[in-house]
Amino acid sequence: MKHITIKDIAKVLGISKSTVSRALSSDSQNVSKETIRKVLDTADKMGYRKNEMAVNLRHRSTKTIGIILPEAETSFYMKFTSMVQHLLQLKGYRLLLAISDEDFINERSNVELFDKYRVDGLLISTCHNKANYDFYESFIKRGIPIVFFDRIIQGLECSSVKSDDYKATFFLMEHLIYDGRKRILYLAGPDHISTTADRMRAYHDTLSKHHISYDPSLVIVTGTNEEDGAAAMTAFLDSCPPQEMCDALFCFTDLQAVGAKKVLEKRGISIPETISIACMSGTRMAALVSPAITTVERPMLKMSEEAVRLLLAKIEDINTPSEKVVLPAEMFIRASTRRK
Amino acid sequence: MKHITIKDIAKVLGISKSTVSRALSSDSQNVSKETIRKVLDTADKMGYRKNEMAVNLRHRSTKTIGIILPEAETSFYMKFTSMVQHLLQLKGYRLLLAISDEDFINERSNVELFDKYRVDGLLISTCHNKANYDFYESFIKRGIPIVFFDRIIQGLECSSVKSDDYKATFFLMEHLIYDGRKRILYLAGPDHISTTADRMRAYHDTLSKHHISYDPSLVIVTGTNEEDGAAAMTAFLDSCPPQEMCDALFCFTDLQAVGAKKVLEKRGISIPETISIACMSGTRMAALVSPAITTVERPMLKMSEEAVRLLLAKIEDINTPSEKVVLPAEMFIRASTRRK
DNA sequence: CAAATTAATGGAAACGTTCCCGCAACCGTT
DNA sequence: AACGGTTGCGGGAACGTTTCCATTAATTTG
Repeated sequence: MKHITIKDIAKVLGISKSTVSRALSSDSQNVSKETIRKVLDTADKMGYRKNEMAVNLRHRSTKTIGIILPEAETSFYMKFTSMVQHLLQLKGYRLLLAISDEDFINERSNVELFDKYRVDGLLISTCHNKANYDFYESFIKRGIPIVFFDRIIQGLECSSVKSDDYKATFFLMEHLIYDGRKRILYLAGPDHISTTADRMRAYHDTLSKHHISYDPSLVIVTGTNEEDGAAAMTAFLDSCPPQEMCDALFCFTDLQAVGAKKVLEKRGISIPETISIACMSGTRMAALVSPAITTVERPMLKMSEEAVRLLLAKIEDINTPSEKVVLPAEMFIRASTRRK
Repeated sequence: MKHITIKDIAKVLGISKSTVSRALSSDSQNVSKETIRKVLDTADKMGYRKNEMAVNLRHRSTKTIGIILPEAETSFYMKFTSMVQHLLQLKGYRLLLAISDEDFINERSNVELFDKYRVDGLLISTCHNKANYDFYESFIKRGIPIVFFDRIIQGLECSSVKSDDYKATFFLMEHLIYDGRKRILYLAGPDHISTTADRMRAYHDTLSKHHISYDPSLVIVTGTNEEDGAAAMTAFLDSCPPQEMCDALFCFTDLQAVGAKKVLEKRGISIPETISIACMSGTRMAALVSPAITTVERPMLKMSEEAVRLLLAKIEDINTPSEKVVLPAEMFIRASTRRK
């Protein structure tokens, strides 16, 4: 497939490629109207498309942003990406996407790939909290604009956006407690996710604020999927003596909650009468099941706006001071915690 | 941010950049072991990363594929993209992603952007069936490898992969009919989606095969979302005389089905006893609600494999004959059509 | 041991742009 | 009429690679 170049256009019109280049550029300075018309005409006729590779090489900038997602199971990251793409498009940037599948080896190689590709900046939601700290530290030192979103890495000298998980957890926990719940089973997220710690801290803090003693048997660390939630719930119900049964369930993700909910329903435990359910990391899924599940959602739109803003600021000037943006989450009280 | 180039390495080692380039290349022909070691060493020390732009320009190939999705609401496209990325990564390709948001103006400009970016090939699920037929026709003529997936465009001279919607619809409809359902309400998809026609045809054909007369009031053309499903269901229930009530619901997407199901439940209509529900375009959502919804799912994995295979074949040799792959869908009979 | 082959390297062109510089023609001003 | 400024254009270097070709040194071969 032979691509048309400005040289071809120049030859056809009997002018130099400098003039063609000028005529094709958006400001078109120092070219006669007549020439511009002719160039645009024949370019169109010959099916010319500017080779962005050459432009990038010459300009030493790609007008491309890389975004790295930890997974593509939940709708959150995808929608977030979609929003980011729109915002970036307006600013003349393209998006390069990679998915790490919760594997930090992948994440790392994705970052390196994008770097070789000379992306102007990186948007990252990491799968591990600590594992690649050193890696990113040296990366950032090399002067590459990076903004972490949603799942961030503590202590790095860079901008980030996340939702206020501590406050959100606190809110949901108090919501359960004010409803009279005292034995709140917590299906926690895996250690490597950065939000796990914040939420765990909030879980403890709410309990102690309300003078409820902490019972370690009520905390189960598990995966984030439906199956994980179902398995954890089953294990708990099977092993728990009746007098130690929980009266509420607090999940790390809505998928977990849906899985656990199915188990409860199968065993004839009524929701929310016997056990009420609330969860973090809500998506539309939480609203679609019935009873719909009380949840907090990450403020996707605001988050994408902030992420793009912070990244473009760093791209504009790498010495822009870093900002750690923490956004309030959106709360949705639904039937799973509403006694009839 | 000053990037290290092979020239810098050459200068440090006092050798020519040709030699550095050779040492850095994967086959490393005609370079002494000693030189290779030295080059690799200092490259690492200096933090060298190959500039892919320059490589692309020189090689006239970007090792990049563009994928264009119609939307990012449902998990299907995202997971599909994730699978495709994995497959392409193994072959040394990168993925560039764009989302058209069901707007063919966007779709078009996305294609043009990727073209300027000299992607080696394009993976497209289109939002409109007819609107941009001419556009793609001239595009394909220019010799750019394109494979359409899921939502294809009829009549184009190119490869494509889709699931067998006709057969799947037929199967689900017969499943309902064998259960004794005679008045099957069909929430159809919007006209512009390529699969709409196939499914509509299958709807008619199943009815006539089983000598059930077609009642136009049982077909409602609507959007694919939960809200669309709920609105259509409400409208039908409100306007339908009791003697003309339907005994089954057949939806275009699982989101529609979930929306409609909520309306039915709110009105105390029992599922599946009074009205059973089946739907096309199923995702995990259909399994998560209760009662879980009978559905057919597109064979994501197989589809992604085929799409990649077809595209790489075209990239390898643009004259590879086009293939129109039609894959059998996966059937999931669930509680929404299972009388207790 | 001379000739032929092979191995290791350097020089330079090319990929498709942009943009600086220089030149010529034209304009208006003094 | 001489001058400075503007306009329109062409030449050519540069961006960072790869790769062909030429050159030299080292090795094999008859």
